[in-house]
Amino acid sequence: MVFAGQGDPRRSLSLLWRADAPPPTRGGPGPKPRLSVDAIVAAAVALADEEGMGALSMRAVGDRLGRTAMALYTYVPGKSELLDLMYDAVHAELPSAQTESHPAGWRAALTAWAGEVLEFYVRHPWVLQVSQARPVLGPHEYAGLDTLVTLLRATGLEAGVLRRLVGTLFPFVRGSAQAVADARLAAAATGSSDEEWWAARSAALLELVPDFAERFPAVSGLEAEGPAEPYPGEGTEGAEPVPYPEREARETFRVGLGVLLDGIEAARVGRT
Amino acid sequence: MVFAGQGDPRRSLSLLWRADAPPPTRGGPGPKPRLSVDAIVAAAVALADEEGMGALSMRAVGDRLGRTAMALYTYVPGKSELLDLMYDAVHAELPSAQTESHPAGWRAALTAWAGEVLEFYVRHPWVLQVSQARPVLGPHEYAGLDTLVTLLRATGLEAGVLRRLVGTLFPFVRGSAQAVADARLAAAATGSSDEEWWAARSAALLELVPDFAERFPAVSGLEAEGPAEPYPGEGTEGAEPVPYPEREARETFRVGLGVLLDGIEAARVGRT
DNA sequence: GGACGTTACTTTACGCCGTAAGGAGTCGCA
DNA sequence: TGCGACTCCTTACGGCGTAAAGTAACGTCC
Repeated sequence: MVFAGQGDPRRSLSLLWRADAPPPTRGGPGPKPRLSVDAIVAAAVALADEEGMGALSMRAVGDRLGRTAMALYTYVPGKSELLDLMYDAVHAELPSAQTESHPAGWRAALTAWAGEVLEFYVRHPWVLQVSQARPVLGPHEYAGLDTLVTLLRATGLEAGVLRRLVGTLFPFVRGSAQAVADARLAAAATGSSDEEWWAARSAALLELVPDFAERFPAVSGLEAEGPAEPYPGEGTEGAEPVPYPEREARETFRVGLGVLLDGIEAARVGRT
Repeated sequence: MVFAGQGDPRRSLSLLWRADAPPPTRGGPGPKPRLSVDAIVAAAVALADEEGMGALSMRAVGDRLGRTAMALYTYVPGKSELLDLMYDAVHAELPSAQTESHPAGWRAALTAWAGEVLEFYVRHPWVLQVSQARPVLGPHEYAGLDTLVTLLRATGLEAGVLRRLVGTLFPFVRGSAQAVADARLAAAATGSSDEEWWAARSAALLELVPDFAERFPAVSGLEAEGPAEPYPGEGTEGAEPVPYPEREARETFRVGLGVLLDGIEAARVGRT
């Protein structure tokens, strides 16, 4: 896991909120900057999107901009702060309260929100690897939070419960996205089919642990009861077929969200 | 975030399930091994517990055993596999189906389970930093899974839904534990009070972003409505006072779990 | 009992990483 | 014209994971 939010809080925050660069039109002394914080962040995000968090190094980001690693340090205090900036920058893609319309009540609105956030994480899986150890406190992260709170307001629940729900829903979507991203990673790992990956694993497991079924009766029983009913194929016509593990992860997300929303429903009728 | 599950699956699995070391009494040629896989894993876990994942290096683990980094490679193929072994080893602390008694029905049992798992993660916060990208498939992780499935069986729900619930409950507890661990980390960061950390942050924020309240009305409104009612202090008498952010995180866990269980309840009455 | 092959462990080294320090070149302004 | 500020580069240091090769302890067989 990669850390963020380590540097000097003042410096980090003023970078995040773009409170630097006092007059943008002032042509001070020295050569014109041929880079910018935004360009660096964009390059770093592109790199992480394409090659994963493991490939993110100051040298690699510098290369991508035709510059050395040390050139970045003119704009950014260090890798940790760069990570903060990347994290907040991509969060601009989160659904926003303005664009979001909630026609069919809070439940439909939350379902749509969760789906969009899931897709966001799947688009930028490296975000899931940024340690959540303390918040980054950037503008776009706050905007995303604001959207969720706005949607939750429509449930009519009191502020205390609302705060807890925020802390429940975000991690839930994160966890689901992690599962989907993992499924994709596994599919890409062997280069070929996703079943191959599992086949190699489970064959080895069965050979090494012949008494698996007796040692873990509950898990074995669950698996023996067969996979879920074949996907009804709602809305996925035409698109390329989604491989099985990812379909499973997405179904888990759907059901889990339903359970959560049922729970919110229960809290509503219970407390009003 | 740190990766695991990268190496050769065969080798990883046979290490995890201890299917190596054919005759333990055979005195082959060469000097006696003065180390063992278990000793290395124990040292590595102790190191991670005490100094965090960032301090975990092959050299550091070697030092702790009075040996060089390279000595470990006789027992373990690489750092990635060592991480797998550490991960599974600590999972032995998860509540087990045998020891677990569920006297008061599935709801109480699941509540107790979740609480124990939360404490487990808080005890070993580095586990939360081990990337979930594909499962480690170790015996203790499977045992923990088996326990949860056993408890869930008592709900009487069908296997399909059960599988989804497993995928919902574990990430939920993980996310909650992350929040608690973060709160502790923040408290330890400034060395002094946890309010200090927040004070420095929010003062800087307010100064840099004077129009915060207008830009994020929903979040501001939520915070303005004051913190949750003072903790009723149930069962915490005598113990040292839990700092505010951690109390918040634990309360979020409690409420979120309640919502989830309400949702399960709804599924039960809906489908039976 | 001495040579031999196996094994545990060490030393050295390579190519990565983040980044500190200092130098080179470019520009606005006095 | 020169000074000072500024961007960007080169070099270097100490860390990392681990490959390669060397050293020493041990069981076995002649």
